Amino acid sequence: MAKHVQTRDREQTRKLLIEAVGRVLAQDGFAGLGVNAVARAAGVDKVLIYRYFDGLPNLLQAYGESGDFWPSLEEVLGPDENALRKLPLDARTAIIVANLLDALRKRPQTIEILAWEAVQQNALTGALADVREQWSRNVIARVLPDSLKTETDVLALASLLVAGFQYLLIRSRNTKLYGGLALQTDDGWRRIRNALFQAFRLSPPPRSRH
Amino acid sequence: MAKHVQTRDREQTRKLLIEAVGRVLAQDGFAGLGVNAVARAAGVDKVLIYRYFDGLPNLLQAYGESGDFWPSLEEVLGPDENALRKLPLDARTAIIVANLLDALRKRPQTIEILAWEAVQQNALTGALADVREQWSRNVIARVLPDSLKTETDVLALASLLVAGFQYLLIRSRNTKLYGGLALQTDDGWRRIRNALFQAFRLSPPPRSRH
DNA sequence: CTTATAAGTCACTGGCCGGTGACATTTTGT
DNA sequence: ACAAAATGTCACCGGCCAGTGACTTATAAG
Repeated sequence: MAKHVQTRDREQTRKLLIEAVGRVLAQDGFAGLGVNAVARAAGVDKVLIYRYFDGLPNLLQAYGESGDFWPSLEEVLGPDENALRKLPLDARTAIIVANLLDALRKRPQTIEILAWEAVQQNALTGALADVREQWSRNVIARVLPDSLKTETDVLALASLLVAGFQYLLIRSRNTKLYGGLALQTDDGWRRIRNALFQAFRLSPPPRSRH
Repeated sequence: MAKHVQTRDREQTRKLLIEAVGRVLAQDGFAGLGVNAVARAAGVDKVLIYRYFDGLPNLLQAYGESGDFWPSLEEVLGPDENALRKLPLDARTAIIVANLLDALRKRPQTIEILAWEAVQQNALTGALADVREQWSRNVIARVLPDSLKTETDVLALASLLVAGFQYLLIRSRNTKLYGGLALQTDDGWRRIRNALFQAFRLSPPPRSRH
C-alpha cells in the first residue's frame, strides 16, 4: 500500500500552517498575526485554518505545543543537580534564576509571546502560562523545598527578579537603553546578570556552563 | 468685547478630544485606540483630529503633555529630602524605588502606557520615555550622586527591580497570580515591596508616608 | 447687513480583516 | 472503473479601519 507522492496532504498542510505561525510571529510580532497573514505565509488558503484547526485559537494552541518555548528543568538546573542541591538557598536560587535568564535569551519567539501576554490573554499565552506555572512548582519541589519556610521571602524576590529581566527582554526588542542598561549588548546583559546575584548577596556570579 | 457663549470653539473641541484619549485608553486600552474610537468618545467628528492635530500621533503627543503621568521628584523623594540624603546608599536607593512603586500604583493610565511601550513605540510612549529618562537622571544627580562610583552596581540592581515591578504592574491588569505573587491584592504588593528592600539587604522596610 | 473664514457634519473611498458558501480536483475505498 | 469523501481554490459578505473632499452653518470683520 505504497502511498503516492501526495500533492494533497492534510498533515503536511497542517504542518505548513503551524510553521507559518512561527514565521509570522518572528517577523511581524503578534500585531500582524491573523488568519490572512498566516495563510499567506503558509502559501495556503485561509479556509483550511478553519477546517483543520477550527479557527486561529486552536492553531495557536497547536503551535504552542509544537515548540520548546520554555526551558526544560535540566537546562536550568544545570548538568550537576546534586552539586546544586548542596549550595545554600540563596546561591541555589540565584543560579537558577540566572540560568533561566540565559535560557530565555536564546528564545526570541518565547520573548515575543511574553510580550503578547503582557497586553492580552489568548490560547497561546494561556498555554505558555500553564507550562510556566507547572515548571516553577517543579523547580521548587526539586531543588528549593526549603524556600517555603524561610524568614526572608526568597520566592518573592526571585519572582520579582524574574519579572524584571522578562520585562527587560521584552523591551530589548525595540529599546536600546533602559535606566542606563544597554539592552542590546552582551555587556548590558552581563550587568543585569550580575545584579541578580547581587540581590541575593552573592558577589561573584558563578559562570553558567557554556 | 464680551464673547458669546460659543457653540463652536476650537480650543474647547481640542480639549474634548484630548480628554477622550484618556477615556478610551482607560476603558479599552491602547488596542482600541484609533481615530474613530477617540472621535466617537469625544462626541465629535474624526475629521477634526486631522484638522486640529494633524493626525492621531500628534493628538497622543498632546495628551501625553497634558497629564502628570510620571511622579514628580518630590513625590518620590518624600517630604524630607535632607533626611533621605543622610541615609546609606542602599537605603536611599531602596526607599526611592519603593516610593516609585507606590506612586505608579496610583496611576492606572501610566500603567496602560507602560504596557503599550512594552510592545510598540509611538509618539505617546516616546514622550513618556523621555520624561522618565530625564527623571532618573535628576534623581541620581540630586540624591544618588555616589551611586556612580560604587563597587557593587547599585544602579543596575535598581533598574532591574524597577523593571520587575513595572512588569508586575502591567501583568496585574489581567493576571491574578504571577510566580506565587497575588497581583491584585494589597497583601501581594506588600510582599513585592518587602522583596525590594530585601534585595538591598534591608530587613525591615521603612513605612512610606501615608 | 454682507461676506470671508473658521468650525463642524456627512458621505464616501480603498484597504484589510474574519468568516462562509459554492465550486473544482485529487485521493481513497470498493 | 466508479463513486464518495477529502483536499484545496475562489469569490464573496459585512464590518471596521484611516483618511479625504464636499458640504452646511456659525462666527467675526468690515
